[in-house]
Amino acid sequence: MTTPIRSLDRALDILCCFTQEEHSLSLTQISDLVNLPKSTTYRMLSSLEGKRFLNRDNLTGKYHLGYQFIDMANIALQDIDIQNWALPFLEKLSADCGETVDLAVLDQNQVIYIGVVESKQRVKIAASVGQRLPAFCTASGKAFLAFLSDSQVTSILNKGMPVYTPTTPRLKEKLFTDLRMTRERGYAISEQEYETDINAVAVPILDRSMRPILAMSAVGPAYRFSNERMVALVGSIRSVNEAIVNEIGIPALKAIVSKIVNSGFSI
Amino acid sequence: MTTPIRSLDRALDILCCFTQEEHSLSLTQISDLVNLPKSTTYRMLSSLEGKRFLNRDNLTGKYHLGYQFIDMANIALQDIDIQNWALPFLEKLSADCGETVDLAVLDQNQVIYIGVVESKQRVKIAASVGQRLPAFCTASGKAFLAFLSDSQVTSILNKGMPVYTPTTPRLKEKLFTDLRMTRERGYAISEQEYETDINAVAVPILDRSMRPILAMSAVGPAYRFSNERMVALVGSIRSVNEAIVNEIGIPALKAIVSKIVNSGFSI
DNA sequence: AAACCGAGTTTCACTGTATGAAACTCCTTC
DNA sequence: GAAGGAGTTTCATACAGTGAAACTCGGTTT
Repeated sequence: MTTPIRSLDRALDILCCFTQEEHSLSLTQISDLVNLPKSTTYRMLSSLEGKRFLNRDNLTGKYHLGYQFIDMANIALQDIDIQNWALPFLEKLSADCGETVDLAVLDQNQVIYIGVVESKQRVKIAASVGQRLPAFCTASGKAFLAFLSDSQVTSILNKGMPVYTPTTPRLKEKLFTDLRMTRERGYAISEQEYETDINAVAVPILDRSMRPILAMSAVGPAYRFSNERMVALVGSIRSVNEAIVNEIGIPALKAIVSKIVNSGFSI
Repeated sequence: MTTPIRSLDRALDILCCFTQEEHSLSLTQISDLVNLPKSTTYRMLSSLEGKRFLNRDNLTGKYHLGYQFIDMANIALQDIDIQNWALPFLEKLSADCGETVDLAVLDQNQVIYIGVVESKQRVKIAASVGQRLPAFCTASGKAFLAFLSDSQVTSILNKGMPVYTPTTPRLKEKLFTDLRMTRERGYAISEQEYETDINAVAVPILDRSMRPILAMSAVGPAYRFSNERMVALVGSIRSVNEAIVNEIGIPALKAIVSKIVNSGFSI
């Protein structure tokens, strides 16, 4: 590994001091946060300001993140490859658990699969990107619903609850109980609710106020997906979800999701 | 002035290499663009990548702007002060031309004044932030309409064209001619079209595809606002508009405008 | 009004770090 | 298998980045 450039690293640390809560910081605050002498910090701030990465409020003298970031974010968002951005994570998960895995967003009363990696096993579930499935009877869908308000769920359920299999949820009562449990334990399970002989587990990615953004799931043949097995898979899914949040970040994920939904995603 | 930090400046230059057209760049491309040896460039790229400001496509090896920018842009956007961000520019303009000046966005068939600085003169026009005026008979409004499609303009005009003064435009024909001229010369003029004895000139801020984002205008008593005077003011307005675009940038301006409009701006 | 304080800014001598030429390693292509 | 091109590592050197300290400028306290 190449030796990092100290001054640059320090400057980037300065930028990372700014958060949702701490929009605006003074020289002194920053130099305390990064543990650098004020003179050094000052020079870095000036450089950053000179290139529009920071700007300074003339009145308060405090620094703010500059407009440059909005320009750059636009470019960054524009070249995110909707089809493939999640693949590395899905592949990791599929390798970890050896099953078909997919990542979904919620659009109205349906989930849309925005990324899929199929299992390497002989008996596997075929799934394809762009597929839309009803939310109320799929693991991914229920992972979303469990973190919506009751009124939002109700309005989604009112769009219809077709019966696909003997175990498709039919009573709203029961479904609400399921969703409550799902919220408590943090993962959703569908046992042949949409297709016979197919089970699935899903874990949502939530923002800080517990709103669901994405749902990651593993799907497989019922005989391989016992309840215990599915519970065991939750751990793998969770850790991949964490990796996604760490590498990409909640704001970026939200931006990607809204880009996908607005593009009327379908392959 | 403090001496800038060379390595940091260079690294920021690297970031600025990425544009709408050139999303993804290889080491060699970047080192050519910034005129630095590959080893230096390489180390900087690694540092930037390490802090999520860049990421590298494993397949192609090319660099992209990182998700970090989306996080930061969120923060930056959140702490833009809707009320005051434009004040320095408005003050500059007001000082330059000695008149009441304002900045407006278009919302449906109305313009909303999002920033105002009143003239220091005895006879001046009172104007206030948050005020909504009809688009079809104000300088700011016409500055917008002139750069919309005919069908968009028509649908706005269909919302009504009340007659406020003897010179309020009444015939769509005539108004369209006015708008065509406005587009050609790049500024809009209203001579007592909304209030008697009050004239105004407005110059829009356009994006690259000539869509109007904001309109900056100077308003004053008709006796001081002869046609020649208004034409002369266009220069001052233009140069302040340029300053806005340079300092803030088109993408950021768009983001600010949509933030304002979505917030149902009203003081 | 003098003394004090805290925040920001500038100075300057020192040294450790960023630098870039060159060497090296994989690739792909001819 | 030689040639070329892209990325990566090495290393000696110079000078760029550093930070202690001095300075400036408001505001506040004595």
